[in-house]
Amino acid sequence: MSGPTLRDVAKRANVSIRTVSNVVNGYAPVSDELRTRVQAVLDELDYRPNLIARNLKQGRTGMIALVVPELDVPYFAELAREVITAARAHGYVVMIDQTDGAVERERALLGRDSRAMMFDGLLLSPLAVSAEELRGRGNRIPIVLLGEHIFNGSFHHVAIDNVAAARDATAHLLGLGRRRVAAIGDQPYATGETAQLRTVGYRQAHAHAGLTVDEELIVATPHFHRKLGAQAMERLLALPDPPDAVFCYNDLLALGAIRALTRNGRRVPDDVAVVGLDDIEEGQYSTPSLTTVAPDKGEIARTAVDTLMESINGGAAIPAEIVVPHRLIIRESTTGADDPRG
Amino acid sequence: MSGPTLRDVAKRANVSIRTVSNVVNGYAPVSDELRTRVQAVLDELDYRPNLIARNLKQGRTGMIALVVPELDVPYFAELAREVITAARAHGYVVMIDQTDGAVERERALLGRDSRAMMFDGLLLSPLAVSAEELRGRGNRIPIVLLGEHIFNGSFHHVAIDNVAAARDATAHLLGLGRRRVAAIGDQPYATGETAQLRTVGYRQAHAHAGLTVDEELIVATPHFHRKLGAQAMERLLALPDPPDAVFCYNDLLALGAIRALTRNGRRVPDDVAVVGLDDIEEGQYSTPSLTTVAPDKGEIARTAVDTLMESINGGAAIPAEIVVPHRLIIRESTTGADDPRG
DNA sequence: CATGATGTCTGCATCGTTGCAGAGCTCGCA
DNA sequence: TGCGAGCTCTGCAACGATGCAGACATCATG
Repeated sequence: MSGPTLRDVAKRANVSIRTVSNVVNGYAPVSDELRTRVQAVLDELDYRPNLIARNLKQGRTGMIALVVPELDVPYFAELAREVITAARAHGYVVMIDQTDGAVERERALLGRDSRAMMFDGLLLSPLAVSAEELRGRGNRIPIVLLGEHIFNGSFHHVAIDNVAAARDATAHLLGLGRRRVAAIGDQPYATGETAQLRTVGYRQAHAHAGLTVDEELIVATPHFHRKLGAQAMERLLALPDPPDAVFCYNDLLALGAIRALTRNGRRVPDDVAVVGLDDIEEGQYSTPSLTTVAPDKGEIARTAVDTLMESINGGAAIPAEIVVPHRLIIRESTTGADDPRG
Repeated sequence: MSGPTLRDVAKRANVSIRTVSNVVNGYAPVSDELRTRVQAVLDELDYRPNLIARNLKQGRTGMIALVVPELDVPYFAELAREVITAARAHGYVVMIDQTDGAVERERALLGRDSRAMMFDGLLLSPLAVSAEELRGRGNRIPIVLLGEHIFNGSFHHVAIDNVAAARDATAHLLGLGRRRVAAIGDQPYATGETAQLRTVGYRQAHAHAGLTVDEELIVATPHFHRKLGAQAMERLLALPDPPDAVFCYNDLLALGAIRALTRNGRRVPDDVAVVGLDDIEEGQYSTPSLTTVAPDKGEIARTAVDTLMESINGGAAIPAEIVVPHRLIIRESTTGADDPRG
């Protein structure tokens, strides 16, 4: 079943196991003559080191785990891509699991008989699991959190400034002269911290502009998928005084909203301007292309992986709240098709 | 650094290591009294089994690797999601790596000092690596290939019937009365096997309808991204006699093509009808929504994982070519917005 | 020639777990 | 009372690799 071991090679080459190991790793000096002989046997038997055994001895696996709510949500797919690339630069590979937002799945990687042991570190994009749980579970491997900051001060954490991001998006719409700017994606309950921050930014932008928020224009959605964006938009269109712009808390909601607008014969941006958040690739190619707030995903991934590596290597003891830059990318869904390149 | 081991627990509870192990695993009978006592110490020390050691002993890791070209390509993200879910049903987790179509990355998982040892099996969606290489590398872990069949007979392989899929798509367009149906995505070179099969299907549909193919209407693209779909469409529109329909070899190409059409003032489907392939979620929400050929991704993932598990467990010795069903999903991009639900 | 430095190579212990064989002990039954 | 069966529990070896200390040979040097 399993391939040849150091012992097999050693026996065949009439040398000690240790010497074969030395040849394989180049650790200790081995005479050219012997090296050649051993190497020949290694090649002959097609020896490959058993990484599990090596890991056991060295206490490391060279793997980190990335846990996201849903891998087929473009934002997370794009983020996962960047994480895999960033990890590779450290010689690491990435195990990916998805929680579907289910607490028990998030817990699974932290729990007693978990596989957490198999990984040197964990990148977690939490939806449901609480801070106390994370702390209480006595995890032994370093953790870096992505995109939430509800665990303030207890864990390393990498995210954009959500308040500022939402403020920028809303201000852009107000700056275009829109006066009834709706918000889609609020989550006014315990685990909706990120959404709530965005609502804060939405309100701040109104305050800055000396405008009051029509509470009717804030629509909550339990999650951030296209369908809910479309539904929320339908509801807004049914209002006696519908909005002339909408800030969606992510791009999928925005694309769903645009779809609903189109279906109802409204023109984007002429009748209703739309801004999203995430800058998923899809938004560049949608019709109209999507104005959005772009978090620097590469930077998020690199920073998170670098921080995790530091933790793994014993450094970075003090949990750090790391803020990654974002920027507003203006496309057709707010300013129309002036730019022929789209 | 590392947590308590069986030995630590054993010492503290004044029992043998083996007994602690028995309590942890419930393997052998242990008296209630002792079990309680040991369990108390386990809890006290917050013992977690070291899975690496367990794996070394058992020769399994409970992990499989999934290697795809690009994780942020929606099709692969959706497939990865299904694979993770399917693997979970077998108690397995999934390491994901991306190759970016680079041969050396594909090789990396097969090569001498690879991490392949860390996994019980490998799901590979190959772009560049050749059959001989796969065979020659003497991989010790079972492999199941996804979406290609160039390794005919040598490996387990799961895919849709690409010829039939392309034929169905093209026939749909011809059935709508379109007479200049273009094809975007041919890859007339060594590693473009899948694309070539789709071209075969495209030609078959024409033959069935008693039509000849205008070779000018077949546009090759080195890969399957939105941008290339748009570029190819621009080129087709520049023809003296442009197409009135186009079959794109995947949905991203199709979405890019639609984008190009819209930008050039053509109406979809009135002026040009568009069909894609993959049925990514985005196509349901695009404007217009995208007619496409839908492979059963859940079935692909389940079949592939099940087959891999059989191989891992010693069964399924004969490499099997497994064909997974597909179906045509008709949406606005070919028949217009009759359906108000989109 | 003795000494120590250097260069090669080896064996033992170890990582933390589980498989296996067997040691005690208790108990029932003849 | 004696004996085997059954129940608990234990120690040893092993998975396949690496860390460490040291053995041995060679060589230069005083």
